[in-house]
Amino acid sequence: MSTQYVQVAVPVPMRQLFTYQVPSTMQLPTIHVGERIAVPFGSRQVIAVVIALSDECDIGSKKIKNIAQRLNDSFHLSKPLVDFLRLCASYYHHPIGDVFQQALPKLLRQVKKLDIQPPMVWHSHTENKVEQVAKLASKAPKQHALFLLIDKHQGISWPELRTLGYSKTQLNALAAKDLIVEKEQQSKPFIWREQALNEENQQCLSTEQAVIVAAINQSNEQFACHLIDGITGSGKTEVYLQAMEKTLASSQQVLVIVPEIGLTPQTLLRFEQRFNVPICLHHSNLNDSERLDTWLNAQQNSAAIVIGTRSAIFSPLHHLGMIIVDEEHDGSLKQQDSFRYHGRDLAILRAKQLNIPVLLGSATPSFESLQNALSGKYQYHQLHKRAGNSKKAKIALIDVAQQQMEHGLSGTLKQQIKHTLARGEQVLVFLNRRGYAPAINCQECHWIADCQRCDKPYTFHQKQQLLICHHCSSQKRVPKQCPSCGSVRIAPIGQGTEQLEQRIGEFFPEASTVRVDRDSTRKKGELSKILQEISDKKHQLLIGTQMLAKGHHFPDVTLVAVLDGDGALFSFDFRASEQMAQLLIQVAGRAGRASKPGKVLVQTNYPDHPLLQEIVHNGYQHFAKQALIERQQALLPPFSFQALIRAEANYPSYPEKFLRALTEQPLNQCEFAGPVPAAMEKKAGKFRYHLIIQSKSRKHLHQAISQLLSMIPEIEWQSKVRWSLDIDPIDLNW
DNA sequence: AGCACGCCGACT
DNA sequence: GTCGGCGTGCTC
Repeated sequence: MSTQYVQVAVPVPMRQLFTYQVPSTMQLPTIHVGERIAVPFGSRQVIAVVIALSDECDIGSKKIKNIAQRLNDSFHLSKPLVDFLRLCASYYHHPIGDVFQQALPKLLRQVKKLDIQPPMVWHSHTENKVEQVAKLASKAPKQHALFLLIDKHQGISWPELRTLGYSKTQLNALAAKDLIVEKEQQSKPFIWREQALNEENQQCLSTEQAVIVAAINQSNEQFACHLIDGITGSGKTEVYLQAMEKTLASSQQVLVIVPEIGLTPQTLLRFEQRFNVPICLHHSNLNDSERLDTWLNAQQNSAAIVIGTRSAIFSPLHHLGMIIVDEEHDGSLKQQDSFRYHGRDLAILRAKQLNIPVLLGSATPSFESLQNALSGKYQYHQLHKRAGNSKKAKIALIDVAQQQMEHGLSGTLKQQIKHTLARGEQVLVFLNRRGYAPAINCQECHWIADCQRCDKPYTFHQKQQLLICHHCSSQKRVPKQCPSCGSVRIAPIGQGTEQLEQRIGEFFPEASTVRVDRDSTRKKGELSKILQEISDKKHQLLIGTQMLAKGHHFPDVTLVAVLDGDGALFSFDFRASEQMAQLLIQVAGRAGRASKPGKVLVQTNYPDHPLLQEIVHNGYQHFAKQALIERQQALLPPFSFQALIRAEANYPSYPEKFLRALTEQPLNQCEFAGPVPAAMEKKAGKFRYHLIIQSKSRKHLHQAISQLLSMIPEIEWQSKVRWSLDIDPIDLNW
């Protein structure tokens, strides 16, 4: 008996499945769960994924439609992947079609016929031209290095080479010299061979590292979550690499999830140099067909290792044996729009489902993971020792309450910067506010230029001579006169990075200054250009926002200054101090090197604040344990679980009325907090409110959300507002 | 999310 | 007169 009906996930934001009839002409070959099909939906045709098969119809026969077409390609989803995606949709209470859409590369979501080019990879020529290569070594070292890489790997893709920092020009130059050639990739399944491991690159493990690798190996065949808590430079990557060996050696695949900026040439090179196996990349710099290549390589088992950002968690790896989440505390692992999933949490979910181990690594673990480790839910591994003899940077506070400040710099800090520059070393100055000044005002009547759509001051950008709203990106000319009193005495107030760059240049005219923020790196390739200049020591004074704190190593920076250390201390977001501590420790780890340890100076008005004291004197672990006690007393995450419903509308009262109607529902062992106006009540012309649902039990929270969602259609304000749901929210300010 | 349908304002 | 603005409702 063949299948008469299928239930499918359709790419629309609706929390339901749709049923279609399978015409008898399409019943063979047998239709499977995970198959992509084209269906008529409303007035258009869309690609849907088969979720369930049935012989009965649960819907009125007038409504039901036939499948338009079965796509006879091999790009279907496996049953375990379908199960995983259903679990994702259910955990996040998110529309299932939307979840499936995230898991499919764009090219596989289009109805129009696919024109699939086989992926191309580079090989070196067999009749090696030894002399020519030797000549390259002196004349074109970069080309030489590129040749050696290709020669060693025989079949490396352009996205990999690009990520490793090579250019098309260099590639073309080698091809013109007939040293390398581009061939179609042979998509043969990955099978481990002895020579796939380059043992000469293996580092000798410390006792600490060896114990961890052994523990991971022991749980290799089953689910276990390992938290590897190790300071920067303690050799986490080496632990990953050696822990992967056993999995790869059994011809199973490994998935590595990294933060958005984490896929640096150095990281990829470590993997390339260690394993001579096919590695595929999955990140935002890939184009549609490169994404499809990675997807297909994963699916056809021709990729051994997939390294990617959060959405790589949906890679169709059929022989997945291990998942690694690097920098598990990093905010970029959580998607902050539409489907708000957390890459780390889904990694754990997927590992559990496949019964395989998952490794979380960080120098500054999230409180969630730390608590799970401390409570014994995860295996907790600490790396205390730094590799080699390098010392970690010291963090110290500068009490600015009693000091004369000049453009945000205290006298003490200026002295320190001066000394550091005099020694020929680099200084990094943090200020988390881009633009020239966070506001402009009238000096007579104190009128402030506010964005009408957001009710917040415009940021003044001097270079562009514009007022820009950092919340909705709207722009405005700087008024010549105050619209309120007519005065022409209009001046900026406060300081942003643009102004800081200018002022600090005046203080230290002998130093070359560079600014790294969203504005100065807007152009493509600009960031890597600046980073290169920094590592070439073309600049001595680096000024930047958080952007500069992530991922990059600055061995010649020996002084890091944080101008405003107080922002996080009194924030109403309970995670602000956690995030600040992580930032401080991360920068401290990135500055300096073995021979020249770095120093981090934090300007504060509250040098006695217990949280700051804890970080400075006892380090992240002690700080975290202290802060966890406070969280427990206040019953905040990770000691409770939260969901956040955001609502927005063009009229001020609707969002609140809508959310208030929800709070009338009695809940089982869950509490409401709110509705409250969002931190920015008005943004881009919309009025926004928040409602938090909190519970000590995840199960009860889950039930409460189901209950609330089911009653939403009956709320009279429902059609007047746009609402969204965030499970385990991180940023409560949005 | 799309897309159609429908009801009001300012154009050739 | 009709073009098009976006509010509303529906999609197996």
